[in-house]
Amino acid sequence: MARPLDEQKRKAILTAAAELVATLGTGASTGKIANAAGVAEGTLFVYFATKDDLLNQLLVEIEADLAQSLPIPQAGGDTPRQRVRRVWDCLVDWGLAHPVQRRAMRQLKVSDRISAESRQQAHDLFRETRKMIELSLTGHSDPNLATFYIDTVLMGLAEIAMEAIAASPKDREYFKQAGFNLFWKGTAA
Amino acid sequence: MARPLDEQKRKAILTAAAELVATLGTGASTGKIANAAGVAEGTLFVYFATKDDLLNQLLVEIEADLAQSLPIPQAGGDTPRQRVRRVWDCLVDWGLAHPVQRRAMRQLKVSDRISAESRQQAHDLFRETRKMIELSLTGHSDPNLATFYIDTVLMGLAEIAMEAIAASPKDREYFKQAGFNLFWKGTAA
Amino acid sequence: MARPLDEQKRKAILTAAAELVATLGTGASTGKIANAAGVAEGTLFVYFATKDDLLNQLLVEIEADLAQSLPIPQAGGDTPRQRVRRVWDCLVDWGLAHPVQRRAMRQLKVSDRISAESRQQAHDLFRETRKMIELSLTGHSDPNLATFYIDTVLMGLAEIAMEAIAASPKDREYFKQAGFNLFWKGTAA
Amino acid sequence: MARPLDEQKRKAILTAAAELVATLGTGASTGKIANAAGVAEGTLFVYFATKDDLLNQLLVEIEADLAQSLPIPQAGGDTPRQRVRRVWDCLVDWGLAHPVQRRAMRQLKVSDRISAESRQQAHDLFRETRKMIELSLTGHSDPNLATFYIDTVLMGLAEIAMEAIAASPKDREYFKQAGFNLFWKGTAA
DNA sequence: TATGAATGAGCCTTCATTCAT
DNA sequence: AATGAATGAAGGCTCATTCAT
Repeated sequence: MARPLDEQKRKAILTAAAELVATLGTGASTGKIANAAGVAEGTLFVYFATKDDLLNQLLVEIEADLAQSLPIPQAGGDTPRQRVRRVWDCLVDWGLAHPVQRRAMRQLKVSDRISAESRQQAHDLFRETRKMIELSLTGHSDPNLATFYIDTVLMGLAEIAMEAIAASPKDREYFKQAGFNLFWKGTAA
Repeated sequence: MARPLDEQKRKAILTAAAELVATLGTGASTGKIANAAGVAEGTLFVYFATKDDLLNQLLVEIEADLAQSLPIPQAGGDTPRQRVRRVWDCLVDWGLAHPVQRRAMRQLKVSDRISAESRQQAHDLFRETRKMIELSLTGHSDPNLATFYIDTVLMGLAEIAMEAIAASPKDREYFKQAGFNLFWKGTAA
Repeated sequence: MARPLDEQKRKAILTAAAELVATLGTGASTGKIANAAGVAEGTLFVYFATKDDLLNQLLVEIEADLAQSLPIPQAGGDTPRQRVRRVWDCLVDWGLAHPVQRRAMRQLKVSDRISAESRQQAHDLFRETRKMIELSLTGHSDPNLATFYIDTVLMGLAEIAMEAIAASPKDREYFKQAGFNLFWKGTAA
Repeated sequence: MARPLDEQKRKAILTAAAELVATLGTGASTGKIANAAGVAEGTLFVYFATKDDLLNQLLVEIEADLAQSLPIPQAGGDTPRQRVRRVWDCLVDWGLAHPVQRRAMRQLKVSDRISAESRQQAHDLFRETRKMIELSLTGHSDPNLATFYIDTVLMGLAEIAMEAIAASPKDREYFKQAGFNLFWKGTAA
């Protein structure tokens, strides 16, 4: 096999794409992305068949990174609240540590260039975490609303908290806690 | 220079823009927008100097429409909770009644083509409502978090609720109530 | 209506296209064609939605020009042979007078970018002439082969003659006559 | 530098090229050709320095195949007409048996990427056959037109016949004969 | 004012060819 | 010799904007 595909190059393209999508939206041009990644324009298409392909893989990659940063489900000695709190903290911390990826994600999620498959794929990455939270909410929340609380509210509130923190970084811990309290109290049965 | 004559035409362009931005994002072309509005391509630029101009005005227009649908602040006999609840209901109802505008708004809000001025302008449209809610939260929430709760959380949760309802319309009232409960309980001191 | 479409410009594009297709084949780039026509690249697409469109219209246009140069069917005092001979002469003369268009036609006819519709359209342009020749061949040729002789052989031989003449222009009249004789004798029952 | 080792691979590339040129014209990409041949993109350039090289060799190769299928000149007991008829039959039969190569040839012949040398080379392959036919036409045709009849008309009519047969295969023998009659009668002095 | 033809920069993608492996 | 990743120049087409009508 001639020269093998260079995983570093692939990552460089994805990183550059994240950066440009974060600021310019999905309208960021492949030319600029390739340029920012330090590869020729044609090279981008060696690694991604299509711009849409790149965008879709970018979303999945980012979400995978986020999913990976979340604590592994453990039935340890913590209270349910503490367990969910730990996830919440990771969520918010990841977002604050990866502002570019967070903004890119935001752009990608509202784009119709992201296929249902990619969305599903991204969704599936959080299966374990979701299960763990579901367990933790048992006895605390209305079971009928569990999915709503986990899939939609938790992530949504996390973004809200991040937005607030990004706007006023010194209040980081304050908002982080306020956000979680809001979630926990709000989801109480 | 005074406003161009035909306000109807201006509205037609904005309406068409909302539709196309909702589906295609801010990448929707001026040509298609003009076309959908039933005017010539050039005419669009008689009413809006620039595509960015159109996009900015579109956001403000949509937010104005939303703001206008919210109940006028009234120190009536309602309890604070009822007063906030009424706003919440209007918020959610408007979103469900105007799915196109809601999706357009979502796209516009993440776009860097929307200037800080426009964002400010949009923000200002809700001054009265915000004040009213602030008043209503007095005694219920931590005053330090009032701005956070109103500006960021309320709208954010409303969108979350709308998203959930849009995905499962039959549970409309259920989610509407669940969303509000979440807000109210969550923001309790 | 703003500026009307400029028929001259359209013709200029077609002429430039003929020239470039004649030499470079259907691979001739729209950029070069627009350039040769003295219009901006974008302008080409105002007049022709697609490169294929341009190519198809080019073929039809050329064939129309050729068809128009053929003698109008007339049941005059001529003998059938003379009548067909007159068409033959026009055919060959046109080809010699329009070498660019002839070569362009040759390229277009072997291209799979030309739709069946365009081919049909081109074919239909010669209906009158064809009818006239058919009549003239009555009594001279096997009626079962009339279509074959007219549609395929006549045009084919004309091209053959033109090719020969183009290669050796001084023998123009000689080849012209030889070609026709070949046709006439060859098609005798 | 000696020929590259694997003659099979070279043939595979030429065969794939014929196939793709037949359908896509000379615009068929080297990548697709290599792919269809079952070799790597780069390998194609081990066997052919240039795409033009490949195209030129392809034409010569095809013509050589055709030339080889024609009957060896023999002063046997046949009449001249029978001798020419035998060539004609082979010509048409080859074309019908090798539609891909025929179409590829047609594309190549109108391309300006084929050098004069290649054309000459291809032409030379038919020297023997041509001589034999020339001899056979002696006493039948005007000697001044022999070259015209052989080089241009015979091949041209053969293609015409093939086209007609390809369009209506059931009339194969009929058209084959009609075509030859046309040639023979038409070339009579 | 309204129109839509005109424009050229820019977009995504393909391609022939080179070269590291 | 064989491979296929790498490249950058085109290629076809779209677009926001201008301007003649």
